[in-house]
Amino acid sequence: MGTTSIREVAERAGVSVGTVSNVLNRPDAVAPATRERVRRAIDDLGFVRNESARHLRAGRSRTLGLVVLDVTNPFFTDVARGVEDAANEAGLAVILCNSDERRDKEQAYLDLLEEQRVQGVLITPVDVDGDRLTRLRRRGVPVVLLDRHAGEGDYCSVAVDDVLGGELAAAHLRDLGHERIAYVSGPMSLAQCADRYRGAIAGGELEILAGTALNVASGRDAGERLLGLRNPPTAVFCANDLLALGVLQVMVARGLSVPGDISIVGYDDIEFAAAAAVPLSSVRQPRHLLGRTAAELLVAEAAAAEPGHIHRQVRFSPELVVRASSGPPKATL
Amino acid sequence: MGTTSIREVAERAGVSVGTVSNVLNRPDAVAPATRERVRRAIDDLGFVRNESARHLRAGRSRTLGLVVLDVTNPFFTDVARGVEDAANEAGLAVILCNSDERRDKEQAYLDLLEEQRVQGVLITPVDVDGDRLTRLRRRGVPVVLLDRHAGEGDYCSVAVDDVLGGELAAAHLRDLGHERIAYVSGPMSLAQCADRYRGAIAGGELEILAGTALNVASGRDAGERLLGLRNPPTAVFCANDLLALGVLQVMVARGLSVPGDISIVGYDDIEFAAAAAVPLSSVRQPRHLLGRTAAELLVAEAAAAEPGHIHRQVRFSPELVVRASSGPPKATL
DNA sequence: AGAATTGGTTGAGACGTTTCAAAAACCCCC
DNA sequence: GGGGGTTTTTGAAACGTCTCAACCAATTCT
Repeated sequence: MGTTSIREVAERAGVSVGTVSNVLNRPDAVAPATRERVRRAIDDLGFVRNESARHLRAGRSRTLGLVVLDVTNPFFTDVARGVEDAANEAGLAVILCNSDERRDKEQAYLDLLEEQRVQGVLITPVDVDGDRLTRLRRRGVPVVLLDRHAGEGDYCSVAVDDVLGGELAAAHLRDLGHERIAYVSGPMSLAQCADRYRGAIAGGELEILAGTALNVASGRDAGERLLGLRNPPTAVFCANDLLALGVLQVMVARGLSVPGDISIVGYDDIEFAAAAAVPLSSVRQPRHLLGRTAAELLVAEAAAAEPGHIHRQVRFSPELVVRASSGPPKATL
Repeated sequence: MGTTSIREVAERAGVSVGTVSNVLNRPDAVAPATRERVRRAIDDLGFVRNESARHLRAGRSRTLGLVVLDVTNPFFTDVARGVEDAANEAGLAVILCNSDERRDKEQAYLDLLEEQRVQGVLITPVDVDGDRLTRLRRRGVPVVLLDRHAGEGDYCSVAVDDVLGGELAAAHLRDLGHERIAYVSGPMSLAQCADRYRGAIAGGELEILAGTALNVASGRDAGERLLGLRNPPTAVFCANDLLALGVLQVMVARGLSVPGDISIVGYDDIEFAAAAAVPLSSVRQPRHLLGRTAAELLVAEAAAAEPGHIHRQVRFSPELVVRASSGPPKATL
């Protein structure tokens, strides 16, 4: 049923398959009359090209893979939109995959993408160990790191300076007079978490509360743990806004004042940060641009002549956005 | 480079291509020794199956399409996760597409999916006119409506009772004593918006403020317009939480009290609703389940023998969640 | 009028996999 | 050492598309 092939079209139009293919791919190489006849046959039969066959013949697909830590995180959906925009402009479709911060899922999706012979992969890797990626690349699949800096220049990458971001956040809190500051983190194996920490600790001490994931639930959990401390900090810097929102929820639920009792600074400046119970101070990243740039780099790398492609590392700067959730500590007793 | 084929594996292992294929697909039909030899060759060469070729041969792909209005909306990402879970269990990959509430983008993605010969399409359609979908289905592509009820029984569908949801929300506000209630909507061409309105107006009058899209910006816009009214309502029911958050932002920015000056009820109960400046009353939908069920239906339909598949319409019930954003109106003067 | 040019059209591979009937290799037993 | 049976392996065909050299028919040139 569903499958009408180019041959049936050719038969009906009374031409050869080559001609039908020409109508499809270089219409003006074929005489107007024939062209019309073929077009009509296509419509009548409801013919739709088989992309797999095209791909098989052409040797390259019109697809690109995007692997993120969690689509449920607004940061990544904004990034994904950027990727989508750039990919569409290049005539590519995007396969969006969720690693869920898990190595095995990441690997499974990479395998899948490779079987699909995607033109390349955009990925926010789960961990620093790039073994999986190296292998992929050795087999000729272009890989661009997303939201992660490629140190040794052997990948293209688009990132935001997370160390600087951490610095900005911590400096802001210290400037306000905070001395006991906690860092609420996701898994430290994530480069983002580690880098933001490195930046934050540069200016002074910092207590770490590492969670299991970069989401709201994990933030709530951290919030509870904060309250359990004998001598809780007067401010927390969270590795992303979801964690911050979780912490905030707990504080509000317990009747604590933010920033009166405790200041909170998030990271990413997702749209919901500004609309939170207490509008969240946060470190803003150019999310859409991040995705768009990464996709553009990938397209360029995929198009490049095999030899001598020079990997580019793009690094954007984050920006501190101060809102209501951060303020001076209560007068110290 | 990248492309090692089954034939090179065969050569290296000193067997025929048929045998390699057997090792891949029914390992125990091949003698242990040979199997090992082939496996080694595969590893040595870094061979990866070409999914397009498999698909071409098999006639059916291992992929399913999901078309949503906006990935940036947390409602849809949660739904998408449900779809992903179910699809993975069935060994299928998901291609996620954004129609952006635009007919042309929707059509473009449907074309793309059809060229990819996806096993089927899950879609929240942009408008009621099902012409695009009918055509798709006539060509043998299973289509399941998502978050949208298929009235005439000619599609499978998984939806939540939006009329009931609208009723719940409006009844709640009326019970609180509100008499002037506004409905902040997205485009009325979206069935969701229209149905929720129908439900809400069932119990009494309602003023409509239709916006251009179901997002926060559109909500802010509606908020501004609300404030411009000569005789503003004492409560608003929003077609989704993003709109509600937008309205809320404007109210808070203008120093109005919620629910004191104006009550707000949203729809979807996304995770951020509870964390909003004023925790949002909302109508909850089983998002994850919605996605999962839809994918399961699609898989079933795709597997079904061509003839006599009976389309199922699943309808879940929404649930009102009352939080702080809705309360009695100020004492009427 | 014949040669050369141009504009259209054709048909035979080839892409990488799977399938399946047929061939080959092996084993056991008389 | 030859038959019967089983287990392995083989090789060719097919999936739908695109490419490219070859071909055909008009036209234009000499």
